[in-house]
Amino acid sequence: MKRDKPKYKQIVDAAVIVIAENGYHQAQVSKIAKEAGVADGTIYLYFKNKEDILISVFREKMGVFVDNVKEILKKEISATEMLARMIENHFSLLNGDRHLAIVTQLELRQSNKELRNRINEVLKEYLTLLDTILKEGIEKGEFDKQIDIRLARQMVFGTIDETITSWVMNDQKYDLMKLAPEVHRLILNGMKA
Amino acid sequence: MKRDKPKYKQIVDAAVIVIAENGYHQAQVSKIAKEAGVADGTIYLYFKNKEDILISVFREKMGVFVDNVKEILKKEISATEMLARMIENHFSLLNGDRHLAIVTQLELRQSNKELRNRINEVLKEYLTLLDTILKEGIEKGEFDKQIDIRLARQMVFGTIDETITSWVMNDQKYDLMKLAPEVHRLILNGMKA
Amino acid sequence: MKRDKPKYKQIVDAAVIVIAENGYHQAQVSKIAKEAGVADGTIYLYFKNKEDILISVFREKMGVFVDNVKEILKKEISATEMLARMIENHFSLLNGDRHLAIVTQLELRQSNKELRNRINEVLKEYLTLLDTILKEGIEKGEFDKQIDIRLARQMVFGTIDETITSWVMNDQKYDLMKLAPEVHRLILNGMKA
Amino acid sequence: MKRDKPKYKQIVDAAVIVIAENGYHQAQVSKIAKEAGVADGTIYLYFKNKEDILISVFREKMGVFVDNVKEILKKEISATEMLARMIENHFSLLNGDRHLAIVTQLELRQSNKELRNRINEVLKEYLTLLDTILKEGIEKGEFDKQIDIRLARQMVFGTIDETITSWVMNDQKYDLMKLAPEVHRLILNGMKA
DNA sequence: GATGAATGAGGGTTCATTCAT
DNA sequence: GATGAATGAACCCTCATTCAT
Repeated sequence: MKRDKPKYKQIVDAAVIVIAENGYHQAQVSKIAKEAGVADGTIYLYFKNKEDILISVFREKMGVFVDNVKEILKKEISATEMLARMIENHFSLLNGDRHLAIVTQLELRQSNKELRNRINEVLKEYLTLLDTILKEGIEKGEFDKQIDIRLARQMVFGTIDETITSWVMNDQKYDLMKLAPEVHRLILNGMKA
Repeated sequence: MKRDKPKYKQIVDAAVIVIAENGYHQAQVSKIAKEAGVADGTIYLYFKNKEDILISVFREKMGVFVDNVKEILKKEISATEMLARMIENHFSLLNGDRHLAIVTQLELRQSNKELRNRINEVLKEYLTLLDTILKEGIEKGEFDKQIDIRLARQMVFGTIDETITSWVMNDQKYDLMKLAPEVHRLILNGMKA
Repeated sequence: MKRDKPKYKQIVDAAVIVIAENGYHQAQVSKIAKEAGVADGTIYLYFKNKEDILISVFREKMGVFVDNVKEILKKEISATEMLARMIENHFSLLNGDRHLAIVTQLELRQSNKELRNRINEVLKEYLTLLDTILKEGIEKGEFDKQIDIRLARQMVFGTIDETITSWVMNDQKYDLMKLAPEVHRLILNGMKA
Repeated sequence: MKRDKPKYKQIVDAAVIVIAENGYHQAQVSKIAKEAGVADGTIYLYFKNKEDILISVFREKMGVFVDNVKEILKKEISATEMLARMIENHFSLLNGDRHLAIVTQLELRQSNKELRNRINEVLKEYLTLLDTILKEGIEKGEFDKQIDIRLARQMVFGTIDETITSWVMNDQKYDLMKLAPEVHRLILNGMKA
């Protein structure tokens, strides 16, 4: 499996750095190859084309978000608490990787519709886990039975996303983690029973 | 004033159509000119360069959003009610212009950092009006005094934006207007005193 | 006759200024029109096309050189003296019009082969007058009978031209007129009997 | 070193041919690439941009002129003789390459001021060698001590240049080499002690 | 005669991808 | 598997010229 080979990860990590430092439109394949310490042609032994690199970046990195939320879901805690942990996890992973934050919040959004559709497929798994939390909260009576799951999901993700993007656009000047409790409170107020 | 000339509006409207139908990266100046029924060179009598067209699209169209919200602010109604009208207005304007919805929610976000910064400047005026509503709601005791205005703004705008983007990405299959009351309720719950 | 109308001269003079100040490749018709205080379209009432303006510039201005040399030829002086006066006249006319010097020595030489051929036709009249002086000098025994008229002409014009171009490229820092006697002496030594 | 690779020379030689046959303003990069038998993009592996090709043409070709004159300077001959050999060399190199003669005498002079400045820098080395000959001639008493080196240089180069340009503009109809002795004699007369 | 808005052809350059070594 | 030189398609913008008013 190519994904397990060291050069695969080298190239994915190089892509994150190059995109973050140069911007999406200045992230040429040759720059990524150079950053990864391989020849241009080598990229094509591991990836079908440039788009494939970008999707892989998102899939590899988003995988950590998904794995962490799966761990959270296994815990014996309330949905409210799960939501708090999910927000913290989301904020924490991006707070700890400046390059990745720039790439996911700003640069990858400049990709074309097709690439963004592929990215959304990856995102879907994450949002499905969010739905699981929301449904559990409703079932357990923590959240209002009346709420539309889809809208609630959009509020949760929209609020998280907008908050992080705003932080990135302000050059990550403040500590993102400090905002987590208030974001959680705002969201919870919107849904609680 | 160039902006008042008919060809200016022709070109802006043509740009919206071309971008919506072909995607940001396939919206060549020559396509816009053809759609507008003018020669390529004519574009440059009204716009400095391609980027200027795109900013103008956003500014012209966003101007309607801003003007409408300014009207809403003049009315003698509660902040809660203003928020409802603002959401309805936002949903309504995009619900009624499929092309514009695609352009603002998907295509213009693919532009480079510089253009998006310019777009954000235009957006700032709209968000400032939203802040005005939020502050009034807090003063009048409708919204919780504890809330952080910046986070509340991000929740309101993030939720609206995420809801519309989701609608656009689902090919505008359902009626966006029907979601307005529930979105309003969710947001309000998050903030009410 | 169009050439006698005031706008004709206005446009020719404007062309000299615009070319000198902006360079040949930045001397757009619209700039010349603006400098001349007429509309773009008006240019085409007096000139067939842009090339026609440039040829006219050269013809009108070179006309003064030719007229002056004709006057010199009428005088009852030696060929040696005529040569001195011709050099002085040439230096004097360009020393006194910085814009014209830039245009003739630098900018008009960037024109394409066809235009330069047309310019050379105009120049030919001037060179023919030079030949007349040289022939007279040979006949009168002032210049060496052995010299090849064509080569002598090339030496005289080449030396004058190179000297002036060098002066222009040094930003006309020194007084061109002071070089005339030495240039005359050098040239004369090359030809004298 | 790129300059030693065969494609570098292929492209430079192709540029000389294309410029000579089509004129400076019709020498598109794609034409040069086609003449050189490479793809358009390959040009940019060896040259920064179009201007870089043109400067390289001048530098590569002028280099031969300079190298030859350096050889002449090493010989144990009088300055008068050096001057003769220098003129012969200059005439010979252009007499033997019709395309190059057209390019240096007519086409490259149509370039913009910046490019011509770059070209003049290359030319400066050649003119400095000429100065060396002139100074030596003065020291050894062959040339007049009174002459202004700068003016003398301008006479020598101006006469050579004007002679060759005239030959090129007459479609290289006659044998340029036959003019060398007379040009040498004319110039020498202008300077001899 | 004078205007100036409109026209539209034309070219340097980038960069994802290939393939001979 | 790895290399990197070579490829060639694609596009924004300028500006000389026209012509309806």
